Amino acid sequence: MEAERTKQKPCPVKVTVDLISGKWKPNILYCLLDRTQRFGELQRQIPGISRRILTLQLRELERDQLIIRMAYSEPIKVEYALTEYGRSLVPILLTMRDWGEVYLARHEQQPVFMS
Amino acid sequence: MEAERTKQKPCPVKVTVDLISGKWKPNILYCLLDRTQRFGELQRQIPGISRRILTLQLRELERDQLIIRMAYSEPIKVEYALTEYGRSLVPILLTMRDWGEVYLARHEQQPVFMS
DNA sequence: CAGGATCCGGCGAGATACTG
DNA sequence: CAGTATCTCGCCGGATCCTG
Repeated sequence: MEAERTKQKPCPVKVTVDLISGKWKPNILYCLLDRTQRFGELQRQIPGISRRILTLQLRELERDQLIIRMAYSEPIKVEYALTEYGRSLVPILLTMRDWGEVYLARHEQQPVFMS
Repeated sequence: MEAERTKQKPCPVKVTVDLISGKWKPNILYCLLDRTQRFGELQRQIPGISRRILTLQLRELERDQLIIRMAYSEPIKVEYALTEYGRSLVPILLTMRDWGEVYLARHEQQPVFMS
């Protein structure tokens, strides 16, 4: 271990992108932007995702400290929310959301190219 | 075609993330943030990437209109730069770069968890 | 110098079935 | 309700060699 003294530091943009990429992570983070959500709610709001994959993606986000899992026994349920650390990504997520909406508006009428 | 009237609109965050994710796209965009770069320069600045993969990633970014390819014959060379459209992503990229640098500073000393 | 052509392997994601 | 256990597959990315 500790080899490669010439180890050059990773690209900071890549570091950030890697944490939020993954097939369904953007959707999950988008859903958690404004409120805490239950497992089932997330699954319903993300059409096409299976419980298994949703679980895996949530586990990774949790491992990276971006979200937190809260299990309750009273009414049996599990809730997910952004952590304080995850909240530091909110500005980025909001900007990406806005950018993406412009992108979608631009592409929904024009099938391929823009005017 | 034109099926599914109940087609619900894609997650705008995912749309944006998808355009800039891909194994090496964050690195490429990071390199093109402040200046135009030649193919060889990009390859040298992104250790570990092969010419083939670099080409493929560049082609995708070009197809998505985020970068432009400029080939010259005089001194034979090819330059890549962000398009005007790609420049609209700069604020996001800069914020991600800053966030990533904080992340790296936080993780370089502490192998696993923070204090 | 900046690619294209081929071949190949791994890993993330999906389908399905079972459970505390 | 919110998972876990298997099995499977496609495709993205990598290695290597060739070229205008």
